[in-house]
Amino acid sequence: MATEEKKASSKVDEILEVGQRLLQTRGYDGFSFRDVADEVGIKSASVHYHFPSKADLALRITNNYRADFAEVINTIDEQQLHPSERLQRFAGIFQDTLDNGERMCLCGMLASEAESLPDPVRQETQQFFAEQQIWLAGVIEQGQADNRINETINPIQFAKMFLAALEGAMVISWNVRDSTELEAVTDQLLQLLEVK
Amino acid sequence: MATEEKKASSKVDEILEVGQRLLQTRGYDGFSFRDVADEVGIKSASVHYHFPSKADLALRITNNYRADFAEVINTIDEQQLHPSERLQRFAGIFQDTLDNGERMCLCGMLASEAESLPDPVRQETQQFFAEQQIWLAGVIEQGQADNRINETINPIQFAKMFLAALEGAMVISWNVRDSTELEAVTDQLLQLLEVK
DNA sequence: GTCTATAAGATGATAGAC
DNA sequence: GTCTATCATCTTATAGAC
Repeated sequence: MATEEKKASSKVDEILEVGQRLLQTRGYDGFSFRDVADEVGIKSASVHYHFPSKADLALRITNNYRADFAEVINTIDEQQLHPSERLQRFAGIFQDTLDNGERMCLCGMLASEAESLPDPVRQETQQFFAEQQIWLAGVIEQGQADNRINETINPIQFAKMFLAALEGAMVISWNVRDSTELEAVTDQLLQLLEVK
Repeated sequence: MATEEKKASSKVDEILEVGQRLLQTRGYDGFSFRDVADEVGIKSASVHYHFPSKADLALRITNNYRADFAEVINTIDEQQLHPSERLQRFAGIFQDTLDNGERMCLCGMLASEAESLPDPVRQETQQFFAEQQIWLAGVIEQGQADNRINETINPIQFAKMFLAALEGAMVISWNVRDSTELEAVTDQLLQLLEVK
């Protein structure tokens, strides 16, 4: 009802959005405050007003990303799908990021730059991987209880491989700007979980 | 027998060695000619004498890397090991790169920076992944013929997942500077290939 | 081959006006 | 909040002396 409430995202939101896309496409070392400012239509000094340092901006974006991801995961959980369908949805997030977002997984991108990252950002990235592994292991475990997932599998070990394979396939796909590699790997992963 | 033949590597070799390490730890966007020059003990202008542009240096390094990797693969092939043992050796290269080299897989690192890479470098990276997938698929196929690898597996599909999982696990491990993640993923991968 | 010097531009960040 | 102006530094790269 207020006059400027609907579509008007604040400058901060615009900065976060552009910053996130640049982080996911060019990486931490690959973008500058000027790049962000140019796209938002302001000056780099104004970006510094909202985020004093590059580390501040990257930390906020990475923290948001982790929260957004957790929300998507929650939505998947609420739908009470078959475990394998849930895992497919999870892989679908990565697929969609490449196909429609034309970008990398933020944390997959940042992890490779670990040496250049401000420590708090590196820790957020670390936590992201840990969280996803825990969720994946839980889904696998539950699937085994329902006899819908191969019971010879070790949930935690497979979860680690599942996440690693998605991140790796994403990077390989990213390099050729073609997501078929990721698709093939996803298919393989899901197939291995089937009850024989 | 010559006076300065033994340990004396040429400046070019030193540049290539330092450049490679920097590429594998900081990435293409994360190092400069000055970084290389400082470590070699010369000036950046001298690096430009040997490699006119950054793209030239990166291309030479990436091409060498691909060749070196092919040589290691050849050595593995010549030893006539069990297929699963060969795959373990392959994974061991990645493990060793992290543990003893304290660096990422060069191509895993570069692939994430695809958007910033000179095109010839991006193509070398692409070819690296293609070559490894072909070799892995071949080993799996041969293992199936010998009845030493689970015959229900699709060699190419599993090879893609195998490589992706190693690259992804490496990046996740790299971010925490602890290779146990990569170890766990390697164990899982090899376990899945066992004849049941 | 290596150096000094330098260009021409980018970068992260700050001071101070509006 | 956003701007101009500016800083100190870094970056890729070249010209020309030694």
